[in-house]
Amino acid sequence: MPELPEVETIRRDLEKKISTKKIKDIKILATKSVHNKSAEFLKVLVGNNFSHIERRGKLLMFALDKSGKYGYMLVHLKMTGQLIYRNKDRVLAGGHSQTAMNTNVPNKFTRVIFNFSDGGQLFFNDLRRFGYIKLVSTKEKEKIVKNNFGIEPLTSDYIFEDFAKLFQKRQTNVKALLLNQKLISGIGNIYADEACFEAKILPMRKASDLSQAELKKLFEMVAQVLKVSIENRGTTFNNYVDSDGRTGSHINFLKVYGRDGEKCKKCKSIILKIKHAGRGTHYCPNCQK
DNA sequence: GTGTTTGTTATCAA
DNA sequence: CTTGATAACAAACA
Repeated sequence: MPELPEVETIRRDLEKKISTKKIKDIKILATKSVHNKSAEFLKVLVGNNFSHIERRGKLLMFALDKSGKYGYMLVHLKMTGQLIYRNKDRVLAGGHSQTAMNTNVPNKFTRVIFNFSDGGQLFFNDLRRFGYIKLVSTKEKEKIVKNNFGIEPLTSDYIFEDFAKLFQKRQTNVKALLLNQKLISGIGNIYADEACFEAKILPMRKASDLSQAELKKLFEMVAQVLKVSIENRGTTFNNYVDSDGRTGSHINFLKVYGRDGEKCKKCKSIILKIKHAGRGTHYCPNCQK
């Protein structure tokens, strides 16, 4: 499940690998994964290149070097999307020390292949076909960002007063609020649970019931949890791999997510898991109030 | 066959 | 109009 740290890891690595590389050819293996007409998609991108890659929440936005009708290619990985790059020699370029998952590409879940003129290839894999790739104009991209994404953690726009305001009048619970991309962007099921644990707050608490001190703690822990996960190159629970096809190591540092039945790392209580807000929700019944 | 996994949107109710 | 809760979707696996 790629959330902010996983998507950001991909963005940083991929930008170094593909910016300025000319797109020679594209193979669309699943038309459903591309939300433009195939002919149009190819016409715009072949001969073009991505100048840089932006990110908002969990959405990647590839800026097109030659921008006419379309200025950006948006990529959303949803639950099982992967973007894997292989250079001409198919040698892993990364200098980091993560164990390789050795993802073979292309495979049966490869939906789109970008062939660059230097022989490099970018594979968009998506087991469950929830993700998408879409060309949009710069205007549309700005509209999408404005209408669908709330405050962005790890930026200068992440301000406590704005964060606190989100909670003050809301009748919903803390977890649902954290998962709502229109309010705060980038948090998914893993980091919502982790941030609540670090802030010592039960995810099912009513948002407006949190004290100022609790809000402050949660505000800080959301940022910290995301930041540390980026340092660990994200969490590989099921499907996530970086652009080299390697796993992230943050799973080793999770305190509650996926640890139900195990002992809390702080107090040795048994971590519980319930279904809440339609999602698996993990917490320590002793540490979190 | 059943339950489970989750990011996002659709739908309905208030 | 907003807010909130829930279902639905997709595909594979235990």
